[in-house]
Amino acid sequence: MASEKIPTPLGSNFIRTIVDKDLEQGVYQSRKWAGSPGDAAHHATGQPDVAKIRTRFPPEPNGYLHIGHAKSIFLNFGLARDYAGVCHLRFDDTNPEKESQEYVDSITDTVKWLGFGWENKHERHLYFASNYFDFMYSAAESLIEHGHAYVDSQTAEEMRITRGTLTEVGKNSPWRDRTVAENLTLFREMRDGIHADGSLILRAKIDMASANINLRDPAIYRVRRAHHHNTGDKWCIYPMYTFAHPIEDALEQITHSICTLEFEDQRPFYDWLLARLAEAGLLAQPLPKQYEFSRLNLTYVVLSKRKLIQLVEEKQVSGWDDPRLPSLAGARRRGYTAAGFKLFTDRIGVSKVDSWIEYTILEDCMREVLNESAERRIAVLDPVKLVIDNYPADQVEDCFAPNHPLKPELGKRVVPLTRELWIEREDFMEEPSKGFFRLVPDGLVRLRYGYVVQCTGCEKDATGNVTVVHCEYLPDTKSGTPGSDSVKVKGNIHWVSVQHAYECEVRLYDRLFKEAHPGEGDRDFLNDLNLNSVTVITAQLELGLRNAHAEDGFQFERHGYFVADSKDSVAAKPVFNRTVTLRDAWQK
RNA sequence: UGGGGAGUCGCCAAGUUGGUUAAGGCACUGGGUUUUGAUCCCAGCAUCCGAAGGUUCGAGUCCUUCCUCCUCAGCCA
Repeated sequence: MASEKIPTPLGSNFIRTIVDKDLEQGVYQSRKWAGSPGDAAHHATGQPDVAKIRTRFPPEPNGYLHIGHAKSIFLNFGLARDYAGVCHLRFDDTNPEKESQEYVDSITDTVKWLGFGWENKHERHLYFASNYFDFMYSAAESLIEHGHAYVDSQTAEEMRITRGTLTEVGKNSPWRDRTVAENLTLFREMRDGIHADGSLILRAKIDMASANINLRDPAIYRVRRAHHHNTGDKWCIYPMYTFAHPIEDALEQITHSICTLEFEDQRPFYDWLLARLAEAGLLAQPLPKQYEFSRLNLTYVVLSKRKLIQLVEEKQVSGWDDPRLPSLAGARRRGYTAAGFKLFTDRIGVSKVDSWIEYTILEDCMREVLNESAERRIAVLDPVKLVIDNYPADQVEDCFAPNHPLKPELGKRVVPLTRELWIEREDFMEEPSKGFFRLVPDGLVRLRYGYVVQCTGCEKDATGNVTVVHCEYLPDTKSGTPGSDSVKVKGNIHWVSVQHAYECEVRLYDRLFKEAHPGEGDRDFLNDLNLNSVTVITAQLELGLRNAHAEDGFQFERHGYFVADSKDSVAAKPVFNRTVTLRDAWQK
């Protein structure tokens, strides 16, 4: 009997495969959880962990979250959700000079917006690395006591030189063999503020000849007099990421510590450190394991924190929430949705391959989600007047437009038809190009939800610009009335009554960079900025749009998706941002 | 030139211990529906898995050699 191949579950990736195997083998069955993070003794008092796995999303609060973080958030929180686990939101705040409360707030806000939480009625899994400073300090002393760390008096420059290179081994520091007692005294003096910033440093004692540079006695604790957003002035020494991160994971009983590829060669130190601390009895077993996946690269976008900070600080954009920025705050203001990001992260998958995702994939995801959710409205973005010459000047007639063609239950709304209308300038061509089937002299076209009209001509100004288009309507062709289909037309254009229009500011956004790979080679990425990434226009919208609230999203028919801006809208006078255009086979 | 990774259709990406026709999505190309040139529907789309050898009845999956790309020398994370 041939064994049948089991189809791969959707969303399968190498991390899920690892989790599946770990769960199957009961690797984490013996884990205990004492209700809060802590050392071995603390968790020994706890119960078997009800969370099957624990993951964490560990941002440093030194900037706003961007689209790349969304991938990590959906991965970590998604894994926890799918495997009956828990995901901790943990701020990795070990460098006081770059971190601040503003960033903490924006990050929690964004994670919530994406649909994730970290608390239930019993526990709140919101943590700060800085709350573990006491433990980290004692872990460092433990390392010293066991001969696994020493205080170095070399300068940063000397350390750089003695570290060796990629192909040459390093040299031992002359201070490498200080006694335990001396190291302990010095380290305590570092803590007590006896020594100047940068004068002494605590290093792990591993192997200066290691082929892995990260194992050549890495720095783990530095002296730095800086005010910390959480611990204030309590400390003048701060742990390095390399030292702090594994400990944070272990204290929180993280099972799968997922990070990006550039931390791959840090893993041996991660394992080394935790093993030393566990053998000293400080950390509970089993220890967390680190896994790496490839970070997101998106074409036409920069996703490095450094570059994003630069764009904001140099005022190339209006702020962290500029709708053109790939920050999640900016994307949100642009009208991108959490559901769209979910679709996107599902679609791109998780692997270890260095890849560049085409930006259009993200846009398509937003279109797909918005097509389903957004109500339809009418907007004339580049207005030109259309006069129906055989229509009474004082007449106002109700036309009915469905709010959502896929959801009749959402009903219809009234749009008033009058003699003078605004139509899209590009919907009329005096001399049509091949394949154009909208308004042309003598041609027939349907006014969407209204009548079929026949174009009778146009007026132009001295420079040849069309100022008014004229037409006559065919009385028996009104949409929704019997026999309205008797006249078949291919073209179908939208319109807004001049008397009933809401004149409104609309921002049309385009990509921020004109190159697929900004800053590729030795180009400065700023040279690749698209100088026309935003166009502000005055549009004529259907009147009801005046009542839109901040963050309300709509499809402006035949144009795209738009959202009422959350910052610049005022009551009864919203302004709109274009989220993304509709696909347009004609333009191609 | 040292260490650590990665190479499956234009872009992503499945492919558990080798098993017989290489998932799926996006894009693309045809065709259909449509009062959004949108949506939707249907069909097509890798004799081939970076390259070359080898083992085997059988290889994307094992072995050998080679090639390309990413990454590491902060008291950043």
